[in-house]
Amino acid sequence: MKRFSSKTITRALLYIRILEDLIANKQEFVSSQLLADISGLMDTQIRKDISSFGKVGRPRIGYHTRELKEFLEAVVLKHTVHVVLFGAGNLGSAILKYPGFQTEKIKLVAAFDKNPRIVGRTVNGIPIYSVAEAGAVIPKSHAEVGIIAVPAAASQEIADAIVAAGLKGIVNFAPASVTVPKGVQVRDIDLSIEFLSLFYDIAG
Amino acid sequence: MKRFSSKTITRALLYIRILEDLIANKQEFVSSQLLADISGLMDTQIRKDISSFGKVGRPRIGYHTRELKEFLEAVVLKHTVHVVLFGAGNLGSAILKYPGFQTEKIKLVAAFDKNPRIVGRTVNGIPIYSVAEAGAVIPKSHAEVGIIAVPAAASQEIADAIVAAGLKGIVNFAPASVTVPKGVQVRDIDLSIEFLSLFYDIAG
DNA sequence: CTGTGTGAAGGCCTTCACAGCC
DNA sequence: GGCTGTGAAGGCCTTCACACAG
Repeated sequence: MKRFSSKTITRALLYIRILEDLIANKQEFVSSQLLADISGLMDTQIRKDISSFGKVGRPRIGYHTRELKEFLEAVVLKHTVHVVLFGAGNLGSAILKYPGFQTEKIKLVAAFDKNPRIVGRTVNGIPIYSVAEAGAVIPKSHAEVGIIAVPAAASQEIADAIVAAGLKGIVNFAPASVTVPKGVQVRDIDLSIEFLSLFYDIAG
Repeated sequence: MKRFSSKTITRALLYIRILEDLIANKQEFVSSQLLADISGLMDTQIRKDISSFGKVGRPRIGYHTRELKEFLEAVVLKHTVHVVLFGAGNLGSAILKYPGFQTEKIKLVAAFDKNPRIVGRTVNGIPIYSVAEAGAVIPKSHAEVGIIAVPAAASQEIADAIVAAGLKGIVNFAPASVTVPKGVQVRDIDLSIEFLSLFYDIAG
């Protein structure tokens, strides 16, 4: 199975979202030009992306919205990604309630926190366990990726727990690097840096 | 004044954060090689970035941590970016409490929400006003950028309020595009897409 | 010998130009 | 004509190779 660059995948996901809107508005066909107008990308870029997955468009007509959406989804998401969250504080709560984490593509299946006041509750249908239960809960959950959304001071400890539970992927929001054994992939997201570079672009 | 690519700036911000750690650990000098090990980038990349700003390193010794940090900050941040937030719900609360929004570089100066139960309160020292007050508060705040962190249904209305208040930059977290007049820059952040592409890389 | 600064090379990704098809 | 699909060109960014400095 061919693999595509992260940039291409990100755009494909954007196309899917736009197609969902179009389908909701009963649009049956769409041209690369219209997708370009909506997304702000170039029409050639869009055609190139889509045709790199395989051809589904029809000259003179364009792309069938529903067909294209399903086609893109099939390419991008061979199976649902199951995710668990560590830390149900401010950032964690935002993640728990974010609708994008309960789709066919992503399922946030469990959260873990140390605060006994929230352990045992469910938020948005997602149970919050104590961190100590992670080792028992995660193997049953089919999770593949863990999100770290705890304070920096606790991040390494949580990373260790994630590794111990057998997960091979970590998305780390704590503003501190964590060290993990080989074979475990970490993606650090420093929101400060993400936002600063955003503001640099916009406020210049 | 020369302008640098967004990628370069993002890396510069990362260097600054690493340098802060090094300075806190009483490291006086650092080599591009060490920065490379910490950041996961290539040493040549780092030297190229730094020298593109102007040279400050010393052969055989490396870079003086404090000097380099101040140098990079001077390049990247000529003035503090003042930001206002619309929506103090889950995502908004996370933003309000995120320490990265109260630095010398970014100041989150005010928040706006419609919920009368939280209007009038302060979170993390930041006052929450009613959305109706935006037009009066923003001009006094020296804000340059507005963040939209409200539900999709309300996003356009808020975008209009931001534009009416005279801001020229918007960072939009709502999962819906907003339309604005020419001259106003919008950066859409669809967390679903950001996360999905993240998970694609990691769990792929 | 160690480490910076930089022109040149290489690679990836976007854009262009146009062939093919309805 | 209208729109997709794609080889070729172009541009940007990263990596290499090496000159230079202490």
